Amino acid sequence: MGHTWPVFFRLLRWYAANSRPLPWREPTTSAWAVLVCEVMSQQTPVARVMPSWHEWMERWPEPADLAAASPAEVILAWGNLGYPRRALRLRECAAAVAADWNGVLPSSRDDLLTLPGIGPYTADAIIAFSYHKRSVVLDTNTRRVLCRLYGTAAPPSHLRKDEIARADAMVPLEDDLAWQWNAALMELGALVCTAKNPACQECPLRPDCAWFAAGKPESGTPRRVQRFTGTHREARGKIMAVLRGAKSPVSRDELVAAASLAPSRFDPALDSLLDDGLACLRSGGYALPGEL
DNA sequence: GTCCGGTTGG
DNA sequence: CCAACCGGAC
Ligand code: SF4
Repeated sequence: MGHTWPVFFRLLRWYAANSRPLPWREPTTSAWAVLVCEVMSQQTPVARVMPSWHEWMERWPEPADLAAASPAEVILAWGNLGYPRRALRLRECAAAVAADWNGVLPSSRDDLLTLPGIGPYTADAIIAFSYHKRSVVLDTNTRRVLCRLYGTAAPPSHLRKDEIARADAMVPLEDDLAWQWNAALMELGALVCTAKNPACQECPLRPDCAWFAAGKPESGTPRRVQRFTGTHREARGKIMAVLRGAKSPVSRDELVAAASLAPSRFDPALDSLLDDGLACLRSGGYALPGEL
């Protein structure tokens, strides 16, 4: 297909009329605030991110503010967003931006990719939504919509070069149109072209959609699902939940009991948390690293 | 119990 | 390349 004006205008007209007022898409929101929101949203639904994001930006508005915070403060403020290593990476990212970029988030893709916690999606999202430059934003929503336009129900688990090239060809060349295309595609995936029960009757791209035209055939390969119960990951999460709730260091015995884990699961989980810098041993027991 | 996701490190 | 990383909604 590639970029065509009819498709572009159908999508952008829909976006103008139907997009939600999203604070992290407002031009007045700082580039750093957009990054914090994108990182928090990487594996956590935005509805659950919003309260933490507002609190976080009020407390640490600039990269230097976050860089000066202790790991313990950052882990606590991250709360139950999940994957707490992301919180430490965001702090490392803030330190790098403060030290190497004069506190200003860089705007080139290669520079963004050098920062901890920023991968292809986040770099392209920053370019589009913080700097309003052309990029190819590929996340679960845009990938799903584009795959359907090209005739398949769901994207493959791993991004390939041909999928990137196909997505790139759809993005207008002009910066100001490109970022809006990306924003609109994401919003369409979130509101209309959803994973389950897409609302094709309301979709502005229905005339352009090969999957719809083919009668919406099911995809052949079901998504692989990541098990959680009984895993190392679950054990880490339980220990971190106890440490987040503790007012003072927790002895090993208390920690085992409070996390309700068998020693065979507790020991490796605690070791990995110590390795990751998410917990530390001090006099009196285990705690989050750093002062509050 | 099932489902969801971007980055990293092995 | 691919498994590991978390928590809550359902
Ligand atoms: S017609 Fe349906 S499947 Fe195709 S893009 Fe629109 S919502 Fe998605």
